[in-house]
Amino acid sequence: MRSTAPCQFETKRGKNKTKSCNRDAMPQRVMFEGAGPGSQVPAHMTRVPISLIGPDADYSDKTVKVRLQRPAMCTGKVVRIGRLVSLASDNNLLKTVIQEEDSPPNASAQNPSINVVLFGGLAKDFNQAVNQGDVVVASGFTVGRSPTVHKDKLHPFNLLLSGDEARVYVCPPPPPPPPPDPRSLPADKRCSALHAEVSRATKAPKYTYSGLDALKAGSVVNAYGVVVFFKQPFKSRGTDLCSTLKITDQSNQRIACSVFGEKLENHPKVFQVGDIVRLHRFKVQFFNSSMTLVNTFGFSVLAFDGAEGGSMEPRTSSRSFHLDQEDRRTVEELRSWAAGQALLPPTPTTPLSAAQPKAYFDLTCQLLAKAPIDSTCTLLRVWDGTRCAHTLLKVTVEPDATEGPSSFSEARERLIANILVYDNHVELAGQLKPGDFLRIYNLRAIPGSSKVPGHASSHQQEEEEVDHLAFHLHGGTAYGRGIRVLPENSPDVQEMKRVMEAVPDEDDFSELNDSQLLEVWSTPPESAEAEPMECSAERSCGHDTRTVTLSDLKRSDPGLVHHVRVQLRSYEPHRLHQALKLYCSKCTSMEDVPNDELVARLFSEASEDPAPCSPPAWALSGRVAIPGERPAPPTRAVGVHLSTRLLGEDRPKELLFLSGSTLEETRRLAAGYQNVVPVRSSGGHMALLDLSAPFLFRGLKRYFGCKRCSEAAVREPVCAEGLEPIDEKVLAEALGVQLLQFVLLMKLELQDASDRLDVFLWRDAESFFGVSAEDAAANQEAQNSIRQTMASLCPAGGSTDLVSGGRPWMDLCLTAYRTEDEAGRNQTCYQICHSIITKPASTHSNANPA
DNA sequence: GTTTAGGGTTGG
Repeated sequence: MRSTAPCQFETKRGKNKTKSCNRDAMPQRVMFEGAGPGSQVPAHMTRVPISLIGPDADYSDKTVKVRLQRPAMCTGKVVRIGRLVSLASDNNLLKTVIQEEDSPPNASAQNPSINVVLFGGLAKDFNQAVNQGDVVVASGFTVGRSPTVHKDKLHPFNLLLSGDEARVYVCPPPPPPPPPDPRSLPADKRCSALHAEVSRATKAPKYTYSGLDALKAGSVVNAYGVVVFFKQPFKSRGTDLCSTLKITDQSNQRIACSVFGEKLENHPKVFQVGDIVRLHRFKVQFFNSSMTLVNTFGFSVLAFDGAEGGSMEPRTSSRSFHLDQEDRRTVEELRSWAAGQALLPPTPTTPLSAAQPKAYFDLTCQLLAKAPIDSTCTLLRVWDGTRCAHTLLKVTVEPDATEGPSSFSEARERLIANILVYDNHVELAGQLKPGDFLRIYNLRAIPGSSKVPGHASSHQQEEEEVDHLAFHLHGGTAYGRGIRVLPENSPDVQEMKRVMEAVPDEDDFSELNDSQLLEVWSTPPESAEAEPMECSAERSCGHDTRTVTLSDLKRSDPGLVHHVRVQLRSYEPHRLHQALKLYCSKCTSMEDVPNDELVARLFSEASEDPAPCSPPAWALSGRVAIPGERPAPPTRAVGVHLSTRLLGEDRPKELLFLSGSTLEETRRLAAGYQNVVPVRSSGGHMALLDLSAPFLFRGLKRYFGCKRCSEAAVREPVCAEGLEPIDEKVLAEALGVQLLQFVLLMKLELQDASDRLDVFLWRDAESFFGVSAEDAAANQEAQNSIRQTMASLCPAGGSTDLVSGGRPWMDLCLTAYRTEDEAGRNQTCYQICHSIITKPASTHSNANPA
């Protein structure tokens, strides 16, 4: 392993007063090493080359994911640092890419790179400690499949750093080039190894930078500044494009700055207020009682992310620029100064979900399609992965005129905003390509019906589009109005893509919009619309028993099976949802399914608990926006807790613990995830809700636990090798919940010519109806099937007369058994078993066999 | 080694 130069780290960061990487105060997880990893990393560790990370490596026989068997570490140079993603007040995630520094001799041309994902405090500490180019050593990591391997073409596995064992050692970068003046080097020190660096240094002039309070009219200067206002390049009245900026620095002067240039790529790549620019060769002019800066021949502009801990990669199209340690330090100083000045907007852009009528805002989005409307207006169809709380304006254009798809699925359409860009922006819009990531500045959300040029709406359409939100990018450049293509690697685009990836699949969305499904059981009137269907019942048993009358049967000894031919006289309960019960196979208790009112109350009580909840160590906590419904209330965010293990296995949608959500929100979110477990805070810990509430939502299905037999606690489920799907059984087991089974229980009053008899339909109810109770609890089709069957066997309001009532005759098998009633008296009960409903296509006989 | 712009919203 390489050893990097000592002490650089100290000079670079140790003395930086604003950086909060005080060694004494820092947690021990990120270690700052003055010397290289070779001398600091514990000697007992085995270094695993990046190329050998994965399931086939010989250091483990486990597959998919492995906690390394013996102390192992992995080292590489930091080539990319993602943005610190805050998931909750005390939880974070940061992704970085490290590259092997010294490949084995027989390795392929390019050094392998791997994604490293850090969680929690480690991510935060690392974010403050690391700079691009640093060498890091990671240990105590787990390895998970990389969900982004197809996109980033990096290593098929990720290093995952979370928990107490995870460590990252941050080491300084290789020594910087020698001083820029080669004359200061003795001739005999200009050895060949340094030659390239030296020759580059001779070309790079030593720049001095003017403070913004020390500008003298007529001079040409270099300067740094934090952007406080900017306009994207726009066409000037002359020959060039013009960018205007206003910048500031520690002097608090605000200096206007103009950049002229024919080519877009030579303009500063400023994307948001707070960005930092470095200007070379700008002329100072006096205008309107203050100094301004204008580019001169041979100028250059670099732009940097203004966020503390942000990337040091300068944004420029220039292939030759000089950037040294001093520049990096200046940027860092401006960043920390600006952070204290609150110059950066708290929310640089507004997602569609937060767009408010009449408001101006900046939008980061992806272009899906565009179409010219007329010479002064172009339609841009964009999305950002969030759903606007307001109904969006629909704009119809000819499919032929559209670049990109001319239509999308209904689900996707609900996420697409139509933006009308006008006048001077039309030309730039013409250069945009579907797929581009955009930032649109000073976009306006306009409520109410909106007329689109050339698409005069009829009166009726106008009525329909009241309250719809339209987005306009008005003409002009006031307030920085404009459009900029963002590079895909920009942190904001990366963040947006994460949101987009979390959007449920389109199938899930179609379920989402059928949220009425669950209300069916409690929605009267029943069977009014159910078309009576001719059906009957027949036995599926193999008993060789002759058919008896009900009066014969009543005189028989219990404990036998009987065959009868009967009609259904009446049944209970008439409200089908009351027939659905929860049965515990352990304590054999049966209870009603809690109604939504009760369950909703439990959810709201659980989310009212103000006690802070510390999620378990294995959980990654954050917040998620609830998809809105029409008419949508403002979108709300609720707490989510994910299993880091599942995340590492690229199974993020398989299990979600949800806190603080209402029943309705839980139901809505459940449509997009395989398993949603509602949780609450209890004594500072994460706990399940009262077991009267479902402990699990799977799509439209809900699962309950037995209060008597469960010892519930929130635990991470264990799945063998990541192959076993997570279902209600796996989760019940993991959570200590005794799973209750949905059953159907009905009491039927049977009749024949001889007598009447009350019988239960329970154990064989599912096969009788050909419908599972679990489906019946969640699925309208299943419910309809049962309702139709009952309506057919026992028409509502129909006569019970054996002949004129017209009720179908059923051949049933009954078992008789003895039980005790509540008073302890013996009684005989009957149950329908081994009998199934038959639904003949057309022929049906009413013939009375008696 | 010229000019442009030099912030602050009409709205379709």
